[in-house]
Amino acid sequence: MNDASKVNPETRERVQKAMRKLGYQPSRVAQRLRATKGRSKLLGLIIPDIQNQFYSNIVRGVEDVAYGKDYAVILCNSDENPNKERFYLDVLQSESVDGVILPPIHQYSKVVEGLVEAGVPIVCVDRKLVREAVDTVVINNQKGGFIAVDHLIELGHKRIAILSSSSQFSSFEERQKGYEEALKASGINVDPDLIREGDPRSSENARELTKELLALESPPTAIFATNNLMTLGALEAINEAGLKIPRDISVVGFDDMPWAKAITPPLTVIKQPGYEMGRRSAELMFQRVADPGREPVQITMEPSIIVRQSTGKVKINKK
Amino acid sequence: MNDASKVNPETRERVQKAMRKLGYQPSRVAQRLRATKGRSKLLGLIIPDIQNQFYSNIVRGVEDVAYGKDYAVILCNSDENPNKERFYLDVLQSESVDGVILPPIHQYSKVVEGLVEAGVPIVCVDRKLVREAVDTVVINNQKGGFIAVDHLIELGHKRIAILSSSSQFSSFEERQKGYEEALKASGINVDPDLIREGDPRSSENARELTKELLALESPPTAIFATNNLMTLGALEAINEAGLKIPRDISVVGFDDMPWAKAITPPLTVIKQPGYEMGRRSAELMFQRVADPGREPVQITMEPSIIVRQSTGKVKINKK
DNA sequence: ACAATTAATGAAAACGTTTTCATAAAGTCA
DNA sequence: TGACTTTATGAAAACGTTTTCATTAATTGT
Repeated sequence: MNDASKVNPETRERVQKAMRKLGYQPSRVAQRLRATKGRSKLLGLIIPDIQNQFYSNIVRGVEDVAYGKDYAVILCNSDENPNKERFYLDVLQSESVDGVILPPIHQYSKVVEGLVEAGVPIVCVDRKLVREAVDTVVINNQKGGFIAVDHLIELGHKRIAILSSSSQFSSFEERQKGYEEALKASGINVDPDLIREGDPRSSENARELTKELLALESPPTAIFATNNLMTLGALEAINEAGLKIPRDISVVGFDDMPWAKAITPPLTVIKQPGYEMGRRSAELMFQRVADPGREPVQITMEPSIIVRQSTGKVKINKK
Repeated sequence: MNDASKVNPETRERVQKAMRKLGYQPSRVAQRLRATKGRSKLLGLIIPDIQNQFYSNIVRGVEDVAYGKDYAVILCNSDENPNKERFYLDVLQSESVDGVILPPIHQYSKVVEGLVEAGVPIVCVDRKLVREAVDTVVINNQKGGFIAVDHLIELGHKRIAILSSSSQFSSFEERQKGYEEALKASGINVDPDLIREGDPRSSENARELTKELLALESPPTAIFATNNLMTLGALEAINEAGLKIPRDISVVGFDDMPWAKAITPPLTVIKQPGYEMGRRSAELMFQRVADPGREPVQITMEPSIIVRQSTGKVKINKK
């Protein structure tokens, strides 16, 4: 049934026939129980929240590669909650998955580090683990932040705000670093008043932060939102304030969501290849399963800017 | 370890201690292999595409309920492809999941019907199965279509177009039925020219259909898009045509996506409770697993209209 | 105090595979 | 032909649990 090479062709045919006749389907559970490590046909995938489209892109990428290899995927939502992360890691181990793909909640995660050291195949996607060498797929977040802000600077903006994350996720930290780098490179002071850190999981928080920004004595002429939900919150607040984009304020979003080009005005964004990141993660995972000894690699993908119509030259009287 | 009731308390304590000491974690695989039906701690979930936010809402609802019961979820994307659907159903059976939740691709699906009859716990969500009595969670799609169109009629619109699905998914058929019902109830002729059926999986197709609509000799004054992706396509086409919403044309979308209230103008939509549908589906599933004999039920949830600013009174000179 | 019931315990079977091992059959070589 | 290798085959062990069964210990009733 399994190793076709070392068996008599006619015997094989006889077996195949019997299988069809009986409608026999091997139990993947029993196979997994008996199988040696690396043949469980099951992958674990832990993400913060499937309702965040960025992560559903990653999930789809993983799933498509898994499908091609006859693997199934167990999906887990961590809600950025380390306890849930740990719980699911336990469950997945208990399920004997061949490996786990996840954006680790913390850059220094004892739990995840422990698994890596224990030889459990782990692939980090979207976020890095600092202390442990592990297969990783990320984008160049700092560059993403840089090109977003640089684009605004070229349009003449000087008061550029950023909506970033209050939690220490590597991706947001780096995007913010890129923001500061771009400002400094153009000799613009980094004004702490324009740096707002909030919860990247909901647009609601970003909406409030944007309101605060707009209420400043000297409000920003442009806003850089560092993920899709924060972008939504910013847009909402700007709408409510009755401001027109890009006439009154420019906006750069992070991640090119399906709605970005459909809205008025179409949104300028930093594009990150979520689906492709998922695919690459899964591919790294299968490579590791096939060869547990190989050196961990880090794949860094390049973000790019898509200039649409939400960014315009800064108003002259504002200078 | 398992049945705490019938064991000597101090023996139990002794066992617990040993478990902690050894860091023992039971293998869910072995448990599943041995367990009787209904205790596998694993659920299957097949959806057309996780990148469609409506489905990620459902997934999240399912996952949250499953998490509460210590269940894990295997996620599968069918791409509306019956072969993939069948493939995954086989895989899930082979994985001994306790049951499968899915929107069946076809209303008459031999495969799914077969499983229902074979006693495999199945819950249909979003779409129905016609020939077989099975636990189902849907919304009142016809009513959804009706209130969308009725709202437009009340604003004076007479030429109302609909973007619907060319494939026979029960949900789209019913929404379209609601559209026609509303028109007829107000004595408005159903103009076949205003009914455009396309692929609900991508916005691209809807964009083209909308372009066609706008190019009509007597173009519609309002468009009802029957799912979130088609809404996006419609918005895009309207943008490209340089038309202003709601001044030149009104739009009602289906499903209240996170971006709906952030865009300009905020979008009037028919809201469907995707997350809640997922939750209810999972609850039905657990009920069925606990009591395989109980009569199948159908839960019909109510859609509602959220009137924002993408719908306005029809232009006077247009009358 | 003895039989009868109940509770606790430990061993063995079962779940459905893959892997290993032993044996039998067939083929090769001097 | 006899010894040796290769190929085929069937039986048994193993994976890690839960369930069943038999045995022993403790409790109850007369």
